[in-house]
Formats: sequence, structure tokens, C-alpha cells
Amino acid sequence: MASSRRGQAEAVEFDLSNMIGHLLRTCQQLHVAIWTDIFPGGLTSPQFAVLHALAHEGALTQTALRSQVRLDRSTTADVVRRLVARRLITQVKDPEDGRRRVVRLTAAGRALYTESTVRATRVNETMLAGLSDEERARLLSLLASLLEHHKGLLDYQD
Amino acid sequence: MASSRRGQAEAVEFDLSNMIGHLLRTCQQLHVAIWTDIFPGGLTSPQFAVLHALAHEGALTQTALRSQVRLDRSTTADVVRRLVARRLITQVKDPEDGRRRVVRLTAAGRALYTESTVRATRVNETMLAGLSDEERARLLSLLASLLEHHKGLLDYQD
DNA sequence: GCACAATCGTCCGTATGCGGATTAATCTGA
DNA sequence: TCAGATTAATCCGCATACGGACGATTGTGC
Repeated sequence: MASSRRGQAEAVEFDLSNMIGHLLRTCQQLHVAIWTDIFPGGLTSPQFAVLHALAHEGALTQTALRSQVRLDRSTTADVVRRLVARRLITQVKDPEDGRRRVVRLTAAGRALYTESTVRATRVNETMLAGLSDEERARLLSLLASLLEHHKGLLDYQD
Repeated sequence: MASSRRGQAEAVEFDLSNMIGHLLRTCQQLHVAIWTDIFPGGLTSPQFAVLHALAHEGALTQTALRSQVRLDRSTTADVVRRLVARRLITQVKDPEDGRRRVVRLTAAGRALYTESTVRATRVNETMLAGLSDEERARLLSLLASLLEHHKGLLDYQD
């Protein structure tokens, strides 16, 4: 029907389901739905990512942290504030540079991270359950190459 | 370093860059960045999606609209409220069912949609610029099959 | 030294997104 | 008919996200 009107010099009639932005947004909604099923009332995915970065990198300034986790400046401040309020991380002034604030895991934060990795892996597995190993690798690789091609557009380094 | 600790019965040491959720979130950030470059101070991507659905489907109730556009109930109410405030759509009670509110484009809304399709296509093209035609098709298809496999988790039909 | 620039983190306003509660209207079953 | 269930949309609180503005601190050039 709609496709029979094509073939002119006019712009191609597009469908939302073929727009990469629409697909990305919808797939992320799916991911959030799976995540909250498996982490009921607990950590969010960005919060887990912060704990993950701190568990692997040790203490980080907020700038280093958001570069690892790919969070916005403002969002990083928000997430850090909430994790501090839950006593999962601490935030102290950097003695070497008074502008920076060093963030690190508390014992409770490390414990929660450790016990959460199994769930995070389960979310990933559930999300990709419909794809073969080869398809999974291709999908991850294609998404990564989108980011690589536009490296520089997402600053995270200011 | 970290990879030398693997190979046990323990869970596989994962990296954020291989977690589908993290990649999806980051790719969407990229999409938003490209979108706002091309739509400075104008429509957001979900707002455009609403105009698109109304332009192609005519008048829709809010439930039908969010099923088309894949928006949450609450978010739909927000987006509709903002578009009404900008006189791009109207919202009137359905005479056949007083619970429903029928949304439709205004002339200004249709005009803005028509002129915006070129930009939306440009966003799509920019986003996928680093991929071949075959890779683009594969990426869209893989994302669509994620959604297909979990069809039912995203309700949009209540 | 010192004025100026750059950086770090925060804060504000706004938009998307989710879950739960609420209100209004309709439908269903006895 | 009428009480209870269901549905449509809204509202609230909270989390993520972006841009811009703002202090505080540090670095730079002269």
C-alpha cells in the first residue's frame, strides 16, 4: 500500500521500525524491563556500571569515572549522590587537586557489586537469548562500530 | 591482568563494553547527540515519532498512539501535553467513549512533520554512516529480533 | 605575582522513562 | 438494575539524561 507510492525522486517513505534511533530506544526499554525483573527494587543498570568501574579501577575521580561508565557530568553527580546516600560509595576531596573528588567503594558497595555480577550476567543472557553465538557477536560488534565511527561526538573527556 | 584470572568454574569476568545493555545505552546517547545537532532546539525524537504516527494513521486515541510509537503511558501523557502546548496536535474527548481522548495533528503539526522528515532521514543516515548497506540491514534485523523474541514483555497493549 | 583561562563538580530546568495510585467512564454479571 | 471489575488517561515520585550556568580551584602567560 504505502510502498506502492515509492520510486519517485521524492524522499523514501520511511517506517519507524526501520529507523535506528527508534529501534535503539525500544531495545533499551526492553533491557530496562528485563533488568528490573532481575534486580527488583535494587540497583539500576547505570548504578551497577559505576560499582563495576570502581571495583575494577579502584578509586576514581568523577571525571575518570564518567569516562569509564559513559555518563553525563550531571548524571554522574546524581548517581554518585544516590550511591553515597545508600552508603555504597564514599566521596572525598582529592588532596592533590581541590577541584576533584575521589570516589571509592565501601565494603557494603563491594559486597553488593560482587553479589550483583551474577544477576547482571543473567540480564545479558536473557536479553540475548533469541540470538545464536554468532549473531550475538555480530550485534555487539556492529553497535561498537557505531560508537567507534562517531568517537569524538560523545566527549566524556572534557 | 584481569583476563589472567579467568578459566575457573567461577563466572566469566565481564567487561562493560560487551554488555548489551551498556552498548544500547551508549548508542542511544550517540543518537540523541546526532539528533539534537540536526534538530537544534526543535523536536525530540519521541515527539517526531508521535507526529509521524499521527500523519500516517490519522486521529488516534492515546492508547493506540503509544502502541504505535512504543511510549509508556505516563510518557505519552507528557509528550502529548507538550505537543498540545506547542499547538502541533489537538486532544479532544472521544464521543463514542468518554474515557478516551483522540489526538490529531493540527495544520502546523502536519507542516512541521513534513519539513522534519528530511532531517530525520539525515539523522538516520548520519548514525549509520560507518556501516555498509549489508551491515545496516543486519543491525536493524538483529535489533528487531531482540524485540521479537521478547514480544510480550513490552506491553503497550493494555 | 597576578590577571585570565581552563577544569572540576554542582545546580537548575527540562525531557524521557517506569511503577504505582487516582479519577472518570465503560463494561460485566448476577 | 446495579455493584464490582475493567479500561483510559492523568498524576506523583523517582531515575536517567542533556545543556547551560555557577562557584571553587588550579594552571597559564606576561
